Order: sequence, then structure tokens, then C-alpha cells
Amino acid sequence: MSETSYHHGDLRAALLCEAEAELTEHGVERFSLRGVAKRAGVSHAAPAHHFGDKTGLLTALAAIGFERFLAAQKRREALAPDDPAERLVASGLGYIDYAMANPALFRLMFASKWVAEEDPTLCEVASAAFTHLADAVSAVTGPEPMEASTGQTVLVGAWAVVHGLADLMLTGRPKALMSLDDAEREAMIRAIVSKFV
Amino acid sequence: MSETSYHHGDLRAALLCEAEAELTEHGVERFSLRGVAKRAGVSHAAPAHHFGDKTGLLTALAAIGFERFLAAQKRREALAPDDPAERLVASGLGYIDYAMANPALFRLMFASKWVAEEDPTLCEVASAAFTHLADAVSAVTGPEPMEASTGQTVLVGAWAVVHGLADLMLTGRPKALMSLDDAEREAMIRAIVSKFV
DNA sequence: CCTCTTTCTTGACAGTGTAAAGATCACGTA
DNA sequence: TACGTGATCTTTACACTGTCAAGAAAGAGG
Repeated sequence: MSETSYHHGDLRAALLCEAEAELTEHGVERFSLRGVAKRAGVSHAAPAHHFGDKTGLLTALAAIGFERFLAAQKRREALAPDDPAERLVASGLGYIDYAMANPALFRLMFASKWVAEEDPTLCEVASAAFTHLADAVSAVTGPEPMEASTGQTVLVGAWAVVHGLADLMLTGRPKALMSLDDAEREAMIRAIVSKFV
Repeated sequence: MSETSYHHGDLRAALLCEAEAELTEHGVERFSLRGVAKRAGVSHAAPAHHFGDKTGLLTALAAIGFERFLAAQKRREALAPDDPAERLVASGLGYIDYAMANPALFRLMFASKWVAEEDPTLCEVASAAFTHLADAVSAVTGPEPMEASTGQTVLVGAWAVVHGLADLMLTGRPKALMSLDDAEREAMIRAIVSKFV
């Protein structure tokens, strides 16, 4: 496919790629659909054909984000010793890894009204990520934990600490944590998350 | 001051009030400066004189938000028994109360690039809220806890669970928590936060 | 070669934030 | 009382945004 051809070849994928660049550079607040089109070297209305509107593009991008999000958790787990509690903590570290590496995308996924939550493919990848977390928890709390109130408590609690750490760290808080170097920081996060499992 | 006079009287306060209405109605994503001016019955460029730009107005609004945020925590504490741990948990419940009651404002305060973090009055009210949390923690962990690594861990951990719960609940997650009625939900939150203190 | 469909462009429109310049009022001073 | 000075608000303008409708270009299949 020629570079100067009228038809792009795989504009949809290219737009998603440029959209991520636009997002990480300007944040959701300053994200511009026309800016994405300009990056891709295409007319300002081209994205509409593939994604409908701004929400459509950002929803598709968020779905990709959830896939990578799950992959980041699995990546950490693969490095952990073969122990349920260790693996759960590792999963949480992957959660935080991803947030720190992709701040704007993480915020888009979890706290933006620019994504259509009812989108079917988004729902699928998002719930895949969440059930994976639930599985990691049930591997710790026992065989039939999700019925028991204590199993639910561990699930919700573990999710909340990890998510809270991730979200706070994105704004440089808490200073007590962010002023540490990488090794100390990870140790502190481990200590906090371990309190739950 | 007449209602039809050229000069408004206290436009600054009125704009802040209408800005909150605009925020809760449309969210940060659809917040419009001209919309605020229209609500106040004033020309579209009037806000600029009092707040400079959109960031200025939203920063001032976030500062007000932090004051109420601290008040919401103190309100819960006043209802708690005179025990450090009980008061810390109550403070966390106030944290979550506020987030649920003012979703858009909470998100503005903690996760929006529309506020100027370096704004002096914002810094003041924000750090006032955070040091209040730190005080509640140190009332539990002992007299000189912030030096010890364990005191830091409790502080960061407690903050993270509460903040994580608040942020997740704003998007209806986790379902295991949001499907409960108010009493059950509060009991679960208490159980989770109590694990930390 | 000729249609049909997908893909992309062009042009237009209402709405946005922001800057500059002008109008209006309040208030202290002579 | 008159004046003028500064604060307050309006008007006008500009570049930019998302979205829609209509048209042009290219590929696919007969």
C-alpha cells in the first residue's frame, strides 16, 4: 500500500496508534480528534468513519488499554514464586506498574466519561481483567470464597488498596511513598498489600 | 445591589456557585466556561476577569471542595466514639461520603489537569486535609510514628484503601460492594478499613 | 468496461476558550 | 457637586473543537 494513496490501508489501526500518542502527550483533557487525524496525515473527518465520534475512538483505545493492563499483571505474576499470596501481590504490582507507565490511558480506562461503558468489547476485556483479579484472590482465600462475606471483603479490599495506590501515585501522592527510591517503594507497597492477603 | 445593575455585586461568588452546578450537571469533561457565564446571566467573558481562565475557575472550585472535604471527615469523626482507631475509620467513611456525594468535584480535586496544583490557596487547603488524615493515623500508631517505617506504612495504606474505595465506587465498582444496601455496605467498608489500623 | 461499496475529503455549522478594546459603574478627592 | 480614576463587565474577534452532509477516489466483482 503506497504511502500517498488515497486509501490508507489500515487507517483504523494507525488512528488508534496516533490516538495513544495524542493521549499520552496532551492527556484526556486536551485530547483532540482533529489532532489525531493530523498526526495520521489524514483529513479531520476521517476518524468518524471508523469510530463514529470521539467517544468511539477513546472507547476502542480504552479496550486496548485493558488488554495491556491484564498483560502487565500476568507479566509480574510470571516472575513470582508459585504461591497464591505471592502471586496476588505480584498481580497488584503489575496493576500499579501499568498505571505508572500509562497514566493518561489508566485514567481514561477508570475515570473518564469519554468512554462508553456499555460497549460490548470494552465490557469483555474489562471484566476479563477484573475476574482475573478475583481468581487471584480466591486462590488465596480458599475454594468457595466469593460466597462467604470474608472472601468478598478480601477481594474488595485488595482491589481498593492497589487501585488507590495507583491513583494516588499518579498525582505524586503520598509524598511518604513517592520520595522513596524504586526498591524502597516496592517494598512498602508489598508491605501494604500483604496486610490484606 | 440591584439585580439588573451593570455591576453584579458579588459575581465571583455567584460564578463559583454556578460553576459547581455546571460541574455536577455536565462533569469536568463537558464543563463549559460560557455555560457558567450563561447560568450567572452574565457575558461570556466575565469569568476571565475574576479567575483568569478556565483553569483558574476550576482551581478555585477545587479549593472550596477541599474545605468541604475536610469538613465531611470531621463530621463523621464527631459521631464516632472517643477512640483513635474508631475515629480514623470514621474519617475514612467521611472521605468516602464526600466522594459519593460530589463525584465530579472529587474527580476534579484528585485527578484533573484543569486545576493548577501549584496554586497557593489550593495547596493550603489540600495539605490541611492530608495532614488531618496523618494526625488521625498518628493518634493510632503512637506518638512518633512518622519516623518509623511502620507508621508510614499505616498512613499510606489507610489513605490508599479509602481513596481506592472512593474512586472505584464512583464508577459503580466493585459490584460485590455496590450491590449491597447502605448498612451492609458501610459494614463492609468498616471491615476493610479496620484491617489496616 | 461498468456499477457498487467502502474509504476518505471537503465544506459548513454551532460551540469552545481566550485576548483586546470598549462601555459602565462605584468611589474617593477636590 | 464635579471629576477622574480604577474596577467591573460587555463586545468583538480569532483560532480551534466535534459533528454532520455531500462529494470524490479507489478497490471489488460482474
